Amino acid sequence: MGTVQGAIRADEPLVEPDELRGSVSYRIRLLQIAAYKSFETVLAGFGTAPRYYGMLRIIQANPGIAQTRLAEAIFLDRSSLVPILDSMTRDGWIERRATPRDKRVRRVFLTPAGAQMLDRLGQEVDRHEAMMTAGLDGAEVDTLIGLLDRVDGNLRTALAHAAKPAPQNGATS
Amino acid sequence: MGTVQGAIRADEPLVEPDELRGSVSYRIRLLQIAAYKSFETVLAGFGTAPRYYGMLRIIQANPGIAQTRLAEAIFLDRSSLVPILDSMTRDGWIERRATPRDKRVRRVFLTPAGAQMLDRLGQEVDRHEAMMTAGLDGAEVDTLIGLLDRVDGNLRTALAHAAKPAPQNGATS
DNA sequence: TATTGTTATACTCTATAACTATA
DNA sequence: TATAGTTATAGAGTATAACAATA
Repeated sequence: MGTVQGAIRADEPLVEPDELRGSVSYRIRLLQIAAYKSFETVLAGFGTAPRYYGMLRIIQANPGIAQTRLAEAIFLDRSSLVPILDSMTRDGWIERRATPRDKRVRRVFLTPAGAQMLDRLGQEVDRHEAMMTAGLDGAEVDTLIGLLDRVDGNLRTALAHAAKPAPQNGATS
Repeated sequence: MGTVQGAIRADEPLVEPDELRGSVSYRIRLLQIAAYKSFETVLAGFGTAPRYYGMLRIIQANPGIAQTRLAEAIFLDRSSLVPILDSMTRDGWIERRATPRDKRVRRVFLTPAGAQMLDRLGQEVDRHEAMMTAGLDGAEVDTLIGLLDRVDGNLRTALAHAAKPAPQNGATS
């Protein structure tokens, strides 16, 4: 905490590069890292569910969604979704049911227990969201979301028109 | 493309859950995923440098920064930074120099080649940034960054006050 | 032939713990 | 004792390719 002997910290202040200060993409990335860390911290106790909160809400809003369709919705490969669904099934939050019309398809549903858990989780998520937007009035939040939407639209257009992306993984820093 | 026989796609439209539509954190996450994918797609050809663009700018703005300090700046563990610096050293973009005053410390510098590469890369990054914010005027970009800043401030405050987070990794969906 | 879900596999990124050399 | 950098290691999380069942 105080001035520790031998520590590098106290003397040299970190200079924020101008190139990053005005960059929307860089700020989005840092914000996402912070939001995710905070999210997981606050929502510990819900196991791995918080990490898939978005997916669970999508399942809830689209009961019986096919796996491939769900994978696309969260920008994941079909095969990557399988172990996630396995885990949520073991936890009892979701279930997969066969489809009579097309026996290849398995449809995903929230279980009653999963829906209950999601309600409780949702309350915590709302609290977290309120903390994030503390000090912003409703109009400002709307403005923020509107601007994010327009940036997102630009990106989706660009990605749709772009050639197949290089086969790589995501990174943080 | 068209209506493929047997495909699930065409019939069932995906319902966006209300709980996600108004959520800043969810939108930030999706936006970050899209921005990162687009970033890597556009900047393929620069190898792994784009992924560490932020870090390189920080090194540039803080020549001779100590490794531990750099790791903190990008929210990474000291040990995780080592192989990254090894790789950038092999690429010839950075170098580590011993510190006479404190022989434990190695200070990180951009090489001339690294600075040149970063200039070229920066031009592409600027183009990408311009694409993302296309349709937004200067005032709107400022508003966006200002609002993101305030949300970020809330998160940093919360994280500083929070207990030690659970030991887990980041996720995307 | 094409699609769905699955498996096997490998790769990337990250943290933890233990080590060394310095302080 | 504490700190800076490193190493060894393990764990998430992801994609690719190949497979069986079905369309």
